[in-house]
Amino acid sequence: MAVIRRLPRYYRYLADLLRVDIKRISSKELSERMGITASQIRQDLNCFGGFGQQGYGYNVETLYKEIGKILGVERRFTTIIIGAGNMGNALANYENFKKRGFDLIGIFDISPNRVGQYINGIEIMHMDRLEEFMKTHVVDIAILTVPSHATAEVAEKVAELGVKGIWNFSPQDLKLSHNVVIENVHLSDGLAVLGYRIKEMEEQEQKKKDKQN
Amino acid sequence: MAVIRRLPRYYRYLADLLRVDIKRISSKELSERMGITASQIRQDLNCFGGFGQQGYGYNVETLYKEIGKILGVERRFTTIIIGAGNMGNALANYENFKKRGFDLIGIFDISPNRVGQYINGIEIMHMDRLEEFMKTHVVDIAILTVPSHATAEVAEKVAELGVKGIWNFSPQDLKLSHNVVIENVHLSDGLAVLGYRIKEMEEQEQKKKDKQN
DNA sequence: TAGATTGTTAATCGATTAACAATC
DNA sequence: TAGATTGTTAATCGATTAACAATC
Repeated sequence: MAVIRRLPRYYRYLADLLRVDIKRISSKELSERMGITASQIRQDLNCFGGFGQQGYGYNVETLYKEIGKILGVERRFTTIIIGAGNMGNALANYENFKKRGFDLIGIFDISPNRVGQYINGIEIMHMDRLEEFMKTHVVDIAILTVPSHATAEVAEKVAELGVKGIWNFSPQDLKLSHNVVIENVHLSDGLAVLGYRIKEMEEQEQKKKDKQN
Repeated sequence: MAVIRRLPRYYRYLADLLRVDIKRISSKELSERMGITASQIRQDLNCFGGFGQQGYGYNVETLYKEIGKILGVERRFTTIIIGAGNMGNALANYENFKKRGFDLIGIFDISPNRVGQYINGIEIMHMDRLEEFMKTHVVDIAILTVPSHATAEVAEKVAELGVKGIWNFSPQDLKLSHNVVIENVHLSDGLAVLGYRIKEMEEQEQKKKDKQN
């Protein structure tokens, strides 16, 4: 799983290399660009098969395609967004998702102000219509951008209606009995860690200064 | 660092306990709620000091406050958002940040359509004014929600102007020579992993079915 | 053939879990 | 005092790094 979570990063770096027309790359050079060891790169890539060639390195295009295959980039996933607030809006407008195989097919909310409006060409529907919608469409992924107090209930509902994965943006952790894959985002956790690390850096700099005096 | 990244999660769970008026908790009970081992909880908490009491467990309020102290919740950080697109907008409107000690004091963009508008009571300024602004205000954290091609340049600039931390939402990894703490978010990496895990789950279910026939 | 670089095994490191004495 | 539960040490597990033979 540690390896899996690194794959999108490899994929990004390889895309960059393709863009500047670099045809081949050794684990050593890639390691310098990415700031990890060459050993780890070879180890990681070998989990999925021998994509390289001794004495040559890796063909960038081949490797890019192979990692894409592993990540399932060729496969398309249908998604719906539940919660058309600011975050839901931002995600609905994120063009990159479509490029990466994620098709937004529905947006839901409960606020009368929002229902009926369009985001990126998709009508915001009332939550009342969720069940009907999910029974007439295959929905792979539900993106939850609802207030935390509503998260558990909504998650339970989409799980029952057969969603395969949930991308959860509320600070509330999700636990479901159903057979559903969950990725929690927890943005504010990341911000908290950033704050901690700044505090730590400041303290170390203070110590340095104290030493000098 | 593995421990640090778990602290915000502990903090959230303790806040939940406080909310339902639970006064004390044992590592065992917390472990069941959080889905990690009691051993890990005791180990984690002991990195920062003996907050518990043998035979009793942990006092929820004390522990909550202690973890808050470690994370620097009492400290306030000033932040600016650069890039007032959909994501910048969503973050600017996220009330939780303020509660957690992060004060948004400026928003910047280059689009004439956006400059001059207000988000959450804060005027969007043109990037031209960034330098002047940062010389007259202490800015702890820059939140970057600019298009990826602009990220490196903007990051370099705020680093030079003395920012202490960068919260980067562009898919582009940031590398800086300056003494700046960086947290990359890479939302689409998370989505890619979600896709992978769904694919994997489907394959396993398929195998199960094949076995049955 | 010689040089380069992989694939892969073995060694190291760090993080998690288990166990239990200390003590409230 | 007896029971509960921590703090902490030791054991285990997994992930990262080093090393090198295989081979392009």
